[in-house]
Amino acid sequence: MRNENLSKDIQRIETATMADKVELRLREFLKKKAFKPGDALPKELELAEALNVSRNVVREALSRLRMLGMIESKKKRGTILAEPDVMGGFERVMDPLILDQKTLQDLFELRLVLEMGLADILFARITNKDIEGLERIVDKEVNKIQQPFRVKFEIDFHSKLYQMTGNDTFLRFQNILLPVFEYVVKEEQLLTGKAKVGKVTHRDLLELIKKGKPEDFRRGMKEHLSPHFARVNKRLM
Amino acid sequence: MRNENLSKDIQRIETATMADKVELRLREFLKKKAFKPGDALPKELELAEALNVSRNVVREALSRLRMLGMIESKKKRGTILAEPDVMGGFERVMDPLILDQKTLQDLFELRLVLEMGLADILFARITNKDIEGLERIVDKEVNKIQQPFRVKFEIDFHSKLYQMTGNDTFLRFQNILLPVFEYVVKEEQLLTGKAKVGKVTHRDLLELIKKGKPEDFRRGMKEHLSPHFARVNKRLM
DNA sequence: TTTGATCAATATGTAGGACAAAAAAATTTC
DNA sequence: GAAATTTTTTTGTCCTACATATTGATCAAA
Repeated sequence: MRNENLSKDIQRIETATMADKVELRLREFLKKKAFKPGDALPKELELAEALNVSRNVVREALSRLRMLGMIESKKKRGTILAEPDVMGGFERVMDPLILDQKTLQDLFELRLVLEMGLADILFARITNKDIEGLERIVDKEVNKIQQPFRVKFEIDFHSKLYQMTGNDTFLRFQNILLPVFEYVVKEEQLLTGKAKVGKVTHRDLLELIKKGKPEDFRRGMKEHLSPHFARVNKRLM
Repeated sequence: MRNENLSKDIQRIETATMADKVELRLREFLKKKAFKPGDALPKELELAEALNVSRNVVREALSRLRMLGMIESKKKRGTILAEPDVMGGFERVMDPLILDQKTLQDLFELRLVLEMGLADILFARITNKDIEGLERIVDKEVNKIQQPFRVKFEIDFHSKLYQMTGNDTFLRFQNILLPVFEYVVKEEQLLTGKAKVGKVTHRDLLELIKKGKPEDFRRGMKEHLSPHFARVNKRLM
């Protein structure tokens, strides 16, 4: 593992294009100079001159940072450091990737871990308004149990849980993972013929939130997700 | 929130540069055509012609995808679709970002959630060899309790836990989060004068892994992390 | 003096041409 | 037939030119 990483690094340095190097330099530059959001970067031509590369190369590097939301450019004003937004970058990385089976599985598990781990923060932050919100979702759910709706309610309920942690990054992260979850579950359905659901329903979970402790909720969630956990254990073989 | 997003989107479409559009097109193209890793993309000039833009613009877009590790280019061979590697992309996004305080806090919490949630997968996959590995780490730890070593062992122990899940993506994800954790803990130390540690030690956790159940381990972990959870609750105010 | 319009300056965005460099493919040479 | 050489191809880099939007200044009018 270590060796593999090393060789990758060496290769990277060897084959690094000017744009790669400039990108690195710019990142260092931004860190070093302790730029604040809104601060203006040097102009492209200045950078090109200072780095001794063509403006073209500088633009490629800037284009990358711009895509990640690290900087913003305007016609005359120049280029400025943007508000940092990790998840914005992550969304862009994740979205269209044709993920391989292994990674899909890994991400699926990651989401299971999140669901199991969120209990403590959830209970620390929960408000009455949140509970009302959950009530509404669960109420709607009992009326429509047809397949196309089921998935929607599933998402609504669990998304609400993340939202209730009051942690935006967390919420956005789960939103990114959502497609993965949907895909794997859909695939699971195709394989086994039917959607598997644990014995503990969303309503049960809600009751646990209202009356129980984090540990109880977690136990419920584990049962709720048990079909998926079964899948996890299977992979052991 | 919704309105803010909307206005952001509208603005984005309006101000979208050619490179932005081409990037999008390429991503769609890669998805649509169901390219497999190793498949060759059209040449830059062909793309430029097909998209009716200059080669410059195409290169900016390709440069972005290349940075994320979605594609690889070689001198004569052309450009090929790379093995997808989400975390590789994420690392690049995350690494040098000057994160704001709020995001740091959010990510810190995300890691707490992971630690609390990993018990089930951990117990499902654990091997005797893993336990031996943990033993070694804990043994070394008891001898050297000086400050500079403490952090190292802290990292070693917890990293080992992630590694034991057998989920590479998970492990790499925690590695990315590591700097955040270190930073926040260090800051915490400066503030309170001394590193706070929960009553449950790494050795205790190891015993729980050997003899206990996931629930017990989780309870232990919560106690082990209790100083950090205290911080989480504080933020409620 | 204030307001509004016009114009010049400027930095990014886009286009297109040229050549270097590497690597594969084709050709020649022994 | 194998080795050495040349050709071809595609990305990487540089350069110049111009479009475009925006800022700031200048000027005109009320």
